Amino acid sequence: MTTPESSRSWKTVLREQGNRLTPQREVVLEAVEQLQHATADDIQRAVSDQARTLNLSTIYRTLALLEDLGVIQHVDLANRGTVYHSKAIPAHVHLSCSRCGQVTDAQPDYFSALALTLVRTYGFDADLDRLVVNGTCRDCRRA
Amino acid sequence: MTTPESSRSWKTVLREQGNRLTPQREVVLEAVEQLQHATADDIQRAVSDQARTLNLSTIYRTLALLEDLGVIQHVDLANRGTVYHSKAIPAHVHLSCSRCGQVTDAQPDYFSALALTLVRTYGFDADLDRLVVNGTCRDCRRA
DNA sequence: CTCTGTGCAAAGATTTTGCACAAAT
DNA sequence: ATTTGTGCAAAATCTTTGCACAGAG
Repeated sequence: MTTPESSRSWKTVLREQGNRLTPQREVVLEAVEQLQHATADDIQRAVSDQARTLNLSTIYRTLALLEDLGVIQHVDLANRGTVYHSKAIPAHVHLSCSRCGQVTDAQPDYFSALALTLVRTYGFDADLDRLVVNGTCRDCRRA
Repeated sequence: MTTPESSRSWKTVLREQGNRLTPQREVVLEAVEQLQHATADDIQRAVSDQARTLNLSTIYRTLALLEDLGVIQHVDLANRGTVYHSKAIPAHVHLSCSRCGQVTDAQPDYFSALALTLVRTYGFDADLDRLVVNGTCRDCRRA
């Protein structure tokens, strides 16, 4: 088969809901998967050569749709606003550097003990997929 | 003395930097301390009786100044935007419910082991004061 | 052919800024 | 009297929405 598994799957899910497969939607998803942690604006800039007139509002609508379908996910960064990443990537916690803006992905395992404590102590069920820890990254701490 | 310690202290710090003490600044700080986790808009609504014409831009400028002085601190909530709280309150981590928007304060102690792990594993120095954990609160989990 | 998706422009929401006047020191 | 702070209006961001046309099924 020429089409990768994950690709067929999202197209199928898309159609099952009565949505149509458009070049814009393909281009946006490709960009999200390639860029990782991209804003709507990042995506527009990234695809400006392939799809010169891809409108920002279309990007916003597409991102919302893809997130509804469970194909991508968004995270809110204090610095850079709302960014999206593919759900094909294993779940991870985001370490966001307040100095340089770099985002490092951390294993969620490190957080599971904490999550348990929060449930027991506060009855709070933490959503680790969406967790952003602000701080200072290794490189910036050296400087 | 009629003026509480903390109150005298911020006024002193304010003046040391060459800033002036205005009724607007007093009113905004009072509101932040009283409301806890308030947006600029929350503050304007809260003070609308005492200071009917207190301008939003003045509130934004005052919040920035007070944060510079170290009197208050802001946190970015995915739901409600940027909220401010007094630094007189002990440092805490914010548990923000994605369903109802309620913010619960959690002891930072629970997070210190994790912070240590992040430094050792990723060289990342986490800023726990500004940490927001999204998830579902006790009440919303019951429903 | 039908109905959903897109582009465009306008509208919202939130925060910032320039400027003249007000007010603190 | 000086210089900073405030109110107002306009601008800058970022995101959403209404509508007519384009295009997928």
